[in-house]
Amino acid sequence: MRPAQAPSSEILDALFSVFRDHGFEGASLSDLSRATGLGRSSLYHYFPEGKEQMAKAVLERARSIIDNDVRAIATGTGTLKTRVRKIITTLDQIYASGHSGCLLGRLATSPIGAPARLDLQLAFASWIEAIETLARESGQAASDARAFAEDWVARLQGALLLQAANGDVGPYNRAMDALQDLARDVSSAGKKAPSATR
Amino acid sequence: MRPAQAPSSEILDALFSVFRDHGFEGASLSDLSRATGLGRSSLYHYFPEGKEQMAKAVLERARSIIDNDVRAIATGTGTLKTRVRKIITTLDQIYASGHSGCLLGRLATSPIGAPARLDLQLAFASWIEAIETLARESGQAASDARAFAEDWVARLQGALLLQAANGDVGPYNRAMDALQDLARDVSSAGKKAPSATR
DNA sequence: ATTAATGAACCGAACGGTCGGTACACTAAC
DNA sequence: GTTAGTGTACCGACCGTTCGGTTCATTAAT
Repeated sequence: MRPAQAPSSEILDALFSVFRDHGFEGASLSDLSRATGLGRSSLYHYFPEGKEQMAKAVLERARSIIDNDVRAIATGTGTLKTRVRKIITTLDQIYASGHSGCLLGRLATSPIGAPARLDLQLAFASWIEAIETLARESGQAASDARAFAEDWVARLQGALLLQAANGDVGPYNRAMDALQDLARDVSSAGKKAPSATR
Repeated sequence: MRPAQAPSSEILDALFSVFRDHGFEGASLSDLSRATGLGRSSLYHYFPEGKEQMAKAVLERARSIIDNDVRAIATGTGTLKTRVRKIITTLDQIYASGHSGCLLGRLATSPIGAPARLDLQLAFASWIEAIETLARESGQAASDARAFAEDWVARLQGALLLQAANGDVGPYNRAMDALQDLARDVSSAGKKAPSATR
C-alpha cells in the first residue's frame, strides 16, 4: 500500500464537508463519491486504506488550518488585539458565524482508527496552545492561561453542539466575545460592560 | 400500531447506553438487540416505528432524569450550596466523573427524526433553566443568569467532548468547580482563589 | 519519427456482508 | 381464547471494498 499520489485540494475540501456535516459513520462512500465527483474506486486510488484514511487526510487538513490560520497568527506579529480579531474572523468564516459544525467535534467520538485519532488530538493540542499563547500575553499566569485555553476550546465546541441542537448562536457569540476580551487591556479585566462591539 | 406495553426500565437503560456510546448511526439493531437481550422482533414489539422511536424513548428518559434529578433539585428546598452540591454529585454519577459521554451531545447532530429532536431540545431547555435558576439565586441579573446557564451547559458538553478526544478531565472538573462557585457567597465573587475543595 | 511500455487517473459492476425492517408461527399467561 | 411477547427466517437496500478494465500523457527504445 504505497502512498499513492496526493489528492487535490478540491477533493479534500469535499471530503471535509461531508465528514463535518454527516460524521464518520454517517458519511457513506456514496456520499463521499458524489461530493468529490469521483467514482468509488477512484477514491480508493487516492486512499487505498479506505474511509479511515480519508478521515485521517481530512483531519490532517484541519490540523494544518489550525496551525497556519490560528496558531501561527497567535504567535505572530502585531498587537494582541489585532491578532485576536484576526483569529475571530477566521473562526467566524470556518464556522459560518456559528451556524456550521466543527469537524473535530464531530469526529471526536467516532471510530476513526488510531492514526486519524492522533491527528485529531494534535489538532486540538495546537488549537489549545494557540489560545494559551493569547491568554499568556493578556497577563494570565502560566497555569491559568493553560486552563483558560482548554476551557475556551471546550466552550466553543459545546457552543457549536448546542447550536446544532436548537439553532441558538448565543453561546457561540459569547464565546467569541470572551476571546475578544483577552485583548481588552492587559492588567485589569473590565467588570461588567456587556459586549458592545462585534 | 397500538401503544403496546411500555418497555421496562432495564430495556431503556440498555438502549440508553448503546446510543450514548455509539451514537445514532453507530448503534445497529444488532447492538441494541444484544444489549437489551431482546430479539429484533421483540424490539419492534416495543418500538413499532423502529430505531428513531428507540432514540426518542431514550431521550424522553434523559429529559425526565434532567427534570427530576437536576431541575427539581435546583428549584427545590435547601440552601443554594446544598442543592448545587447535590446536582454536581448527580452529574458526576451520570458522567462517571467526566469519563463517560453525554447522550444529548452525542445525538445532537444525528438524523434522529423530528419527534426525537423535540425531546432533545426540551431536555437541553430544562437543563439550562435549572442552571439559570441557580445563577439567579446566586445574585446574577436575569439576562446574565440565562447567558451563564447556556454557556455553562455548552462548556460541559465541550468538556465531555474534549475528554472523549484526548482523555483529559481537566475541563470537566473545572466546569464543575465553576458551578460550585455559584454558591460561594451571594454578593461578591472571589477574585482568584483556585478551587481547593472538590 | 514511430512505436512500445509504463503508470497515474478514473470508472462501472459486482463482491460478501450487514443494515433496518418485516412476516409469521409459536408460547405462555390471563 | 385473546393477547403480550418471542424466535426464526427472511426481505431488499445499502454498506465498505475490490475487481477488471479503459483512457491518456509521459517515457524509452527503435
